[in-house]
Amino acid sequence: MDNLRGLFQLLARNFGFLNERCCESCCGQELSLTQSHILYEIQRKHQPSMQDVSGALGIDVTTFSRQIKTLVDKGLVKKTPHPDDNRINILSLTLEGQQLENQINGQVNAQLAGVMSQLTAFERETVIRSIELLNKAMQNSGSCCVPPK
Amino acid sequence: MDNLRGLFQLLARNFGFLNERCCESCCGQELSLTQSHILYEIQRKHQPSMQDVSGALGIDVTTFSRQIKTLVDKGLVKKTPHPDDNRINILSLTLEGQQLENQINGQVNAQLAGVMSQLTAFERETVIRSIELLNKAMQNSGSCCVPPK
DNA sequence: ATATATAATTGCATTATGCAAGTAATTAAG
DNA sequence: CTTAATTACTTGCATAATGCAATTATATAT
Repeated sequence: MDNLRGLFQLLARNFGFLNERCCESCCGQELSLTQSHILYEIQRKHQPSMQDVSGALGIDVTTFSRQIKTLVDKGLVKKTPHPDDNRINILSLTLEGQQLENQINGQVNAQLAGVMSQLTAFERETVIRSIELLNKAMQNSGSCCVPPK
Repeated sequence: MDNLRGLFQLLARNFGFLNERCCESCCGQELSLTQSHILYEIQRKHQPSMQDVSGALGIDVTTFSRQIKTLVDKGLVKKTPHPDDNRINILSLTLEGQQLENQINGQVNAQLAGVMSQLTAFERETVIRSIELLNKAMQNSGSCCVPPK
């Protein structure tokens, strides 16, 4: 296939819209798309530092620092100084943050399940395995697919 | 699979990074990621109007209008009034715009080909078919996967 | 003609972005 | 032990992006 870009672009865009839509319907004014990604990433990482999360998302640390400040102000995220190194802040979700994140997560998964329900069971299996393969291959490609800088 | 979101998120993020990286190495200061998507979309559509492109990308028309202005100033895009309706502006790429777009397109496709080269021929086939299936299913899901508003 | 609708642009206020410089804490060197 | 070098994070500042409301210009309907 010589139009790989088109395929991926369309997929990424459609998923982006799904994502925005879910975030909108869940959180409305409460949360931006980027912020929902931050919650997601804090949730799934083990006691991450600022750099851990900003790095994973490819967001500049300075922008990230400000985003975290607003999330803390909203009462969704907590910063705890690392016991062995006071420079480091461990990020975690507050109870409210977890609830919101679960809600978004549920919505996104439900929408995706809806999309997948159009496929046969066999196709679903294949599609999922394919994405897993792709993800592995991308993680393996040192040069590309990696956060900037 | 109950973690569809995780799979898609990772894929979209990795492709996003690949995309940024390519745009950076091709155009450097010259072009933002959004702008590269605008070029792409103008290229592949047939004589699109402003709304056609901004709608496809899910960008607010007013923001889009300003982006187009800067692209016109850079000499990459041309606006032509529609012969039958002077309210409409047809967008097209200048020669320079086409060259730049081709360059980006080449890079992205090359990087993706690199990723795919890690898979067996059979896996590649399967992966491509899977994405096509997904894209179709997403386009079909009226509610989600659609630009906001 | 006058009213309505549509395509696009501009005003304006808000938010996001990222570099450079700053603060604070930790580690390394002399 | 004290000074220098590193590391984690935060702020200043200037620029770019965003989106709603209002405006302009053209086209369609009554």
